[in-house]
Amino acid sequence: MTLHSQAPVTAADKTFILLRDDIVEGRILAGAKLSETELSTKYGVSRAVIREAINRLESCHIVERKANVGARVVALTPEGLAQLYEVRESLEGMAARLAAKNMTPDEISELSALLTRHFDEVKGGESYYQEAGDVDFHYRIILGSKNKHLIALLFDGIYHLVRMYRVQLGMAGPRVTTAFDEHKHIVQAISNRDEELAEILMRRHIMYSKHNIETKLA
Amino acid sequence: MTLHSQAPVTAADKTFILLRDDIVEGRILAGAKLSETELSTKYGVSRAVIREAINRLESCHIVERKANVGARVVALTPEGLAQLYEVRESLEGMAARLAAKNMTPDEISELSALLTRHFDEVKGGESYYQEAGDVDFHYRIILGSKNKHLIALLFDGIYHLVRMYRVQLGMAGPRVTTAFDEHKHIVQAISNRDEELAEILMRRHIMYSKHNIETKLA
DNA sequence: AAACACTATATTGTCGACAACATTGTTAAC
DNA sequence: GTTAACAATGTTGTCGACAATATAGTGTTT
Repeated sequence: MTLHSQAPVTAADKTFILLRDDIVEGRILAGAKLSETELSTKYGVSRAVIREAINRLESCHIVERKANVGARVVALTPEGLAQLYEVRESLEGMAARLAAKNMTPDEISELSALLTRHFDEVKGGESYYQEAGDVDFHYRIILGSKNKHLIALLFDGIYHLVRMYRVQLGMAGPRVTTAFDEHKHIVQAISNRDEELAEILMRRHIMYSKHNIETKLA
Repeated sequence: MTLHSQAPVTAADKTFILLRDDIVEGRILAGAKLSETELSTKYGVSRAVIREAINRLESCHIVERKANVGARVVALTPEGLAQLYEVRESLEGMAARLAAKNMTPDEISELSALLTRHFDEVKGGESYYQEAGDVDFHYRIILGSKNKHLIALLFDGIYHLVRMYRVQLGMAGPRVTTAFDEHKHIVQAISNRDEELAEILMRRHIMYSKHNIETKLA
């Protein structure tokens, strides 16, 4: 799903991705301590490689490190989730605005096609691809912003954290029924080059999704 | 000015800050290659420490690294500046909104006092503290958002890049005259707990500042 | 003269060992 | 019994050396 990233070439790259996925998918629990020597044997690499992987996880805000003490996986709290979605709302709102400004006609029609395809799949009862479809939709818009910083912040940082919350709080992916209409309206706004509306609709879309998660964990 | 950060305890911390400041303040030029061995002798630490410092700079988007090739300081381009300010507008707009929601009355009155103090200083002709005052103002609002992610993204990432552009493009700090009124209105909105207006005004404030810089480098 | 292959060099990536620090458990003093 | 100092242990931080990779230069071939 992270097709955008460079193929991992170095051992630190691979270990970083392995470790990140183990944390995001819940195989290493939130709040757990990350012992360098332990991970070193587990992944079969030297401590230097583990240290580099942990450093990168720290800049993703997936782990927290204290000097001379060690690193822990971040704790998942309702406040943390709320704050995460506040940032997401802000950044993806801007992404939608910029997408309305910067996406090429081809990209927009592809986005539109993607939407109808997902619609058919869900109508056909294939609920399995719901989350992948949703993520795909958001990815295209973020890429469509053509803003390097925005893309990096969302792909490398926010989205892994969002998924971590989804997995570990037992969410079954995004809302099925209502989200499609919201997606449709967003694409429409982008297609009309209405930056203002695209941003507003995307922000609402994310706020709804936030409320949906919050009620589930309350 | 970065009073918020933890005091650097480890050698990697200190080297990271030294190296970052050398880059941001232009003592190491944009686009320059960062040789690990060279920096190792320059700062009197081992290559492992340098590598960790460079890794952190990479996650700040201050340097770019290619596997098996090395790290370079990012290039400063008009597009990069524009994209940086788009992200800043988005994040600080949200920060102002959240500050209107979350700042305590004490914090708001302190912010207000700060503003009048800066006003007196500038009326008195002390232009030296202009930038520091501006940065101080924005810092308080960002902190007032009480959002951990927002604070981290802006303080550890965006702001150093913004300063890097300011320094290396020869900006004399932010606009003097007009910015005060904008600051005043923002504080007023926050004081009224008007989240919507606080965000709009902050976003405009940053857009103006962006235009100001863009015209200077055109 | 241009293009390709190969070698030499320099840089980065990885490793294991040592040093520095924090934590835990024990002992002694009050 | 409680607290404080201290020793023992395990962890992280740092270092120098080696391995792997990219780059530049040289020579060869067409």
